[in-house]
Amino acid sequence: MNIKTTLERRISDALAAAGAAEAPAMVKPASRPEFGDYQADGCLAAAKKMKTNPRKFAEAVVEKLDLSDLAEKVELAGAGFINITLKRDWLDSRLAAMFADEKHLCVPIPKNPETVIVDYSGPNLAKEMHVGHLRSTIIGDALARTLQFIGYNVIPQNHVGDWGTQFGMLVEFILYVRKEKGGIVGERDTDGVVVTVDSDLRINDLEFLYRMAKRKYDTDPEFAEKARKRVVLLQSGDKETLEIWEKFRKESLRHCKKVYEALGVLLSDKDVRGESFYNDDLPNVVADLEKRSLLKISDGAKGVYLEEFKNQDDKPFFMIVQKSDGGYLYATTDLAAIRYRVQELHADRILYVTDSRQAQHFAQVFAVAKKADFVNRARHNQSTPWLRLIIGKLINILSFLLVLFHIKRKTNIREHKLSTKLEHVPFGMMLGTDGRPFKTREGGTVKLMDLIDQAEYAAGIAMDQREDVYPQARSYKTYKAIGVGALKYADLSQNRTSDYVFSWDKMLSLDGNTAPYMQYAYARIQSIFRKQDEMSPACQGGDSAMNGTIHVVEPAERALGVKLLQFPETIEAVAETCLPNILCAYLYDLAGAFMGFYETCPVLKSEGDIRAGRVALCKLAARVIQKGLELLGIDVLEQM
RNA sequence: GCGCCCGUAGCUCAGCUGGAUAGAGCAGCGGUCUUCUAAACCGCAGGUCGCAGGUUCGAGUCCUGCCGGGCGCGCCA
Repeated sequence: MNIKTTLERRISDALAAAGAAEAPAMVKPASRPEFGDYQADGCLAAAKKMKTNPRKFAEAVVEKLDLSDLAEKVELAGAGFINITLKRDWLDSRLAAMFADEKHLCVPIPKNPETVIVDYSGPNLAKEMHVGHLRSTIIGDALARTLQFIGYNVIPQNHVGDWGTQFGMLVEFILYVRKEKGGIVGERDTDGVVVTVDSDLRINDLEFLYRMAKRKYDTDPEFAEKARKRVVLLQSGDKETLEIWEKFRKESLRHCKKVYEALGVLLSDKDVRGESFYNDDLPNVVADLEKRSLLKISDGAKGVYLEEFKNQDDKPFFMIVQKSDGGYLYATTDLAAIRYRVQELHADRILYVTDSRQAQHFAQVFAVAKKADFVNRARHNQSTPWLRLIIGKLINILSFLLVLFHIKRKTNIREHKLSTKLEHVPFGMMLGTDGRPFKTREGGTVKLMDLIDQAEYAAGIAMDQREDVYPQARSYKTYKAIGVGALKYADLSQNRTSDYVFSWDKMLSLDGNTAPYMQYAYARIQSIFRKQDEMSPACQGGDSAMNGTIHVVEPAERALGVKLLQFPETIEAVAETCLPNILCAYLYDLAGAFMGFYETCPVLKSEGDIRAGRVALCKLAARVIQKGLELLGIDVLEQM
């Protein structure tokens, strides 16, 4: 149980009792300290709806509201705000409960844990992973971790690009390099390293291989022709072609795995379900669309008309699922993936963590999936097919009406309750400090591996500049935790929907609202425990320091306590909105509250119950910081 | 042409279904280490929330128009 929902429930009841049923309580942390701990703004909106005097109405609500068990003060203020100051003993008891729940920290487990697919990372296996994959990979990972922690059944899906024309070209190029160049791709200009493809198809520079293949494709018409034929061979299942393709795919995945390990991302081989996985099902997708009379033909291409989207000529948009030459497109693969996730993985909710440029594409794919009934799983034994058909038609009509009435944004993308929810989780581009897409100084693509290396290197320099650093803290593990943590946090702490300006300086400074700041706060707390261990057992206060009896007396203690209790509602907000920056903002606030406490409330120098309570408060703060960072995919450090 | 997103302090950004005096961090200035890690803490300064209307008790937030920027729009992904 968290503070917010507890108050919401009580106040909603009071609102209903005062005559405003279904009115949201609008509970949030108080905007200013003099307003107490929490405020409820719901009376104002409810009174407006009822066309009554807000102040008078709020009075009636307060009349019906009994918070005596948990609030010390319930005040009516301003135009009709309800300000709530929580009772000290109640805070103490909630903190004790949180202390006792070491694993889950009082974050409520959902009653009906949904199965949530998180589709993220999805690199193109033809090339090496670059900065373009960073945001999807770390935002998706943070969301997967958070949802899993809450108790949802999370199934990550790495929808890698492992099929298509590029692979025909690469196979052809690999054959050429092996047969005519003795396995040597060429020599890199930058450092003179010779890039090779050995007999096991090990490649020491995927990106370089791709570039060379592309160059040959663009400049050698004979090769280009062979490459195109190779695509046909690949698609028709030619043995030699498939063998090389498979080996190359494996080699590329090996590279991805290295990046994921360096980044500390959960994705593994079992989560990989690339485009090729859906190959055999693509004709079925088209056949199914035809069966449902959705499939139309235009200029030889097969597709679905969408009334709710217009093309340049103001005609209904035509989403092609099969080209005039018989080939399939990524929209087809996406539809096949939806079917697989709904039918085989039993998804209740599917999150697509991709950049915002694909928003329209997903809106269209989702629209077709809905029309084709791909999002409805046959799980309701009692509902007969004709009933489902009627419901499906109703949904179609409803969503069409919604669009007609210009109810935009989420409403027309969100699905009917009975079906799998499809959500695009978009994020902005990664820009350089010049405001243009982030590139190397030479204007090339920044490889993800290089970026990670540089982050670790920068962390090492920052550490080595400090004189008061603990000797044990100087290690590669520390540099990695700080560097990678800083890299991830810098991204995650920003609202994902906006473009993200990446700056080396910002990273190098490792200052302000950053991962190192959080890691430092954690390390300082650990230091208290180490000091405590060095004290004689008598001085340590025995078991009483360990039982979680906390008394928030001082203002700084109280502020820290309230902040700690807000962890569950923060986690729930992240899960609901898919915005990890909410968690970052919370952690930064929490660290601020802890620093205030740390400055004004001596822990080890106090005595008896006071010390015991403060030690417990420190323990709890450390656990919340550790857990919060863990959910973001960031490691903590015992010393810095 | 149509559609989506964005415009908040010098810079990078928060701002939760409309709520009380718009918040941080950098950078700048000034203070704190004989006391649990100074990668810290405290203070100061910094704003016509792109512009103009509208909706109402109340708008950074909702609506309309304009200006400026980004992205997308049937056989690439």
